[in-house]
Amino acid sequence: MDDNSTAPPLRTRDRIVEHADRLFYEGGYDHTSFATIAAEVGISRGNFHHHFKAKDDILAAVIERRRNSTAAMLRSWERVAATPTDRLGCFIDMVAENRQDIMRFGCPVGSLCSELAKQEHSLLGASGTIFEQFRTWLREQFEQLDVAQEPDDLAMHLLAMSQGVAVLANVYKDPEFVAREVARMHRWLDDTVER
Amino acid sequence: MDDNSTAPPLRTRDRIVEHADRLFYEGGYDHTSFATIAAEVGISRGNFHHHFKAKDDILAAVIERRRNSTAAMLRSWERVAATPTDRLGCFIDMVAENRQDIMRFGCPVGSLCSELAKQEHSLLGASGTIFEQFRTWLREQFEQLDVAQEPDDLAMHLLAMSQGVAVLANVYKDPEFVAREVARMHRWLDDTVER
DNA sequence: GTCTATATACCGATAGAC
DNA sequence: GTCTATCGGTATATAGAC
Repeated sequence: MDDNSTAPPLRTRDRIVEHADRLFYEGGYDHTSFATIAAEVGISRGNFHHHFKAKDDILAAVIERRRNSTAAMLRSWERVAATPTDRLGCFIDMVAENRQDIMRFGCPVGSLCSELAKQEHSLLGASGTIFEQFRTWLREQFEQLDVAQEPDDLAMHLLAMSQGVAVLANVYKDPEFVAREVARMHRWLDDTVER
Repeated sequence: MDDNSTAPPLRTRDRIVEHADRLFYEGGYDHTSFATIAAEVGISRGNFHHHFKAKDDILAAVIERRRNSTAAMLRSWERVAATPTDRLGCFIDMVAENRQDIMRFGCPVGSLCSELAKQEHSLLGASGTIFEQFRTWLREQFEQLDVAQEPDDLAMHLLAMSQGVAVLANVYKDPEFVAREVARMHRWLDDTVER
């Protein structure tokens, strides 16, 4: 199954989504035009509408792609980290590992949701499900730790801290600030799970 | 001084800035057009360029206006709160008081900076000075408290927490989440300043 | 200072040849 | 599936009458 390595060049539709994902992150959804995406992919603007009827359809595909990559990342953390505490640490370390992109473009999830919220975009709810993936996964880790506070509150708080760091990192572009806040989140986690 | 109450109708330029301030907050800078602002103010698009040469000039004026209102707010906190701890509490309470707007449009400062950062806008630095106003003021309060940690780190952390709450409040639109995080920030402040 | 009219450019989206 | 050509709409910005 799926062993036909003769499907190599990656279908045009997938290449569009791949490039749109990056361009939406780097420049924002509204600010990224068909012309920009088409130029990056190397196709004409006209060919575009053969794969996607409207721009919103591309955004929906990008969100779906990000949901898949998020799910894969969460699964990888479950593989490399044995305990729930270590898995929560993986989430915190993600901020440190992606600090270069975060300082340049912010958080991919948070910045997209913020833009869609301002424009009252119909896909705000869909983009919010990516936050929901993290929230649910974080809550599950806290639930396994039998902590004193509500697991969902702790999940939301950890999510909020990561978003706050992302916004200020994007503004100040200070890697030392990110390092300090990441260390602070690790200390918070230790204080929260120890009992 | 300044007793000439004969300058009542507020000059057109000021009315433009006033409406642009609100519209940029509610809908974002790039997404807000001249036509929208002109309609709100009640003038024609043509009249617009008599007061502002380019759109960036309006943004610069809006940022200046927000800097003034921020400075006024910080001064008011210094009046109503006697101790540095109470003043820091005023900052935290601001999140609770503005929760309705925050849930609808996010943080005025954070959301503007995030948008400008994505577009590599030349006025990102100018908008960042509003964050700097809060940062400096918060740091000064912590300095007066002789806390164990670096006052600037504490200022940035408090700023980051408020931004994180704003982003998630904007996505989930959950007033109870805001209330919980505000209470959590107050507890954090108490734990940080007590010694 | 305010208006109408318009220039110029880009946007998303469509039509149709190949 | 990919292309060229183009439509209709809107954006910022300008010119000039009043």
